[in-house]
Amino acid sequence: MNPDPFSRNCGSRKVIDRIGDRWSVLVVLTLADGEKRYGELAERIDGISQKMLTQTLRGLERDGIVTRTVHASVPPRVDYALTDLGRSLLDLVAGLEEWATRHLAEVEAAQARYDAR
Amino acid sequence: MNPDPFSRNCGSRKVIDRIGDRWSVLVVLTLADGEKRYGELAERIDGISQKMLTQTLRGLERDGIVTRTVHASVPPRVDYALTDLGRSLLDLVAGLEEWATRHLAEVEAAQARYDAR
DNA sequence: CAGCATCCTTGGCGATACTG
DNA sequence: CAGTATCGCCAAGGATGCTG
Repeated sequence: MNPDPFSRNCGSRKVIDRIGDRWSVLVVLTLADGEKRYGELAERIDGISQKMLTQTLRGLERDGIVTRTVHASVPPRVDYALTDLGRSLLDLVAGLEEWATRHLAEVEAAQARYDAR
Repeated sequence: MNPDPFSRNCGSRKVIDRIGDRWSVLVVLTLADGEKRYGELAERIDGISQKMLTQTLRGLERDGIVTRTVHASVPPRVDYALTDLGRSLLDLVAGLEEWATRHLAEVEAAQARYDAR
């Protein structure tokens, strides 16, 4: 059990932090069906600010999860896509999404029960 | 419309937010091998503050992911354990942990490459 | 032991304006 | 179009002290 996410300064906790980032999860999910332009991502991910989208994409790129491809055209065009590593992560993240939708009603029922007392 | 995490006010995004919470993930992982006392959780999860531990546990309890059992003893004893719902979530979260440890080196290599540019 | 209440800081994030 | 740069807020979260 060497890389231990329970240890404060372990790298694997940083990885978990990135996985756990709400915007990262949504970006990876959005890239599930192939590469997307910056604007497409901004459009599909409701409520994300320009700043957070850029910041999230930079982080994912840095971690080797997405690629950033700049096309030298006018107007400029930048495509983002999942790497192999990113696709391996997508499997898990898609599982989270499925869990969330599948158990949404159950969670909301539990919340109602909790709030009622 | 189907539960769509990309929509700003969809409940499933709230579920994803909870899943994505770093402390929630670590608490669920810590409860993987059976119930734990409050103090045990505080001890095993390095760096968590009392406030955040309590807050996280309340959230997870409210969502029906953990149970909270108060034993009427002196000194008081409170046990936390995963519900069935929590265990179904554990499967996914454990997958995240495994992914994180398995690909940690790869991620760090990507970061080094990125930073060296 | 297992918490709740308070204060206080910091940095995350949105909003806005500007550029190649 | 796809960003960078800057400002400002406020709420997340740490530290501390108190209680059943």
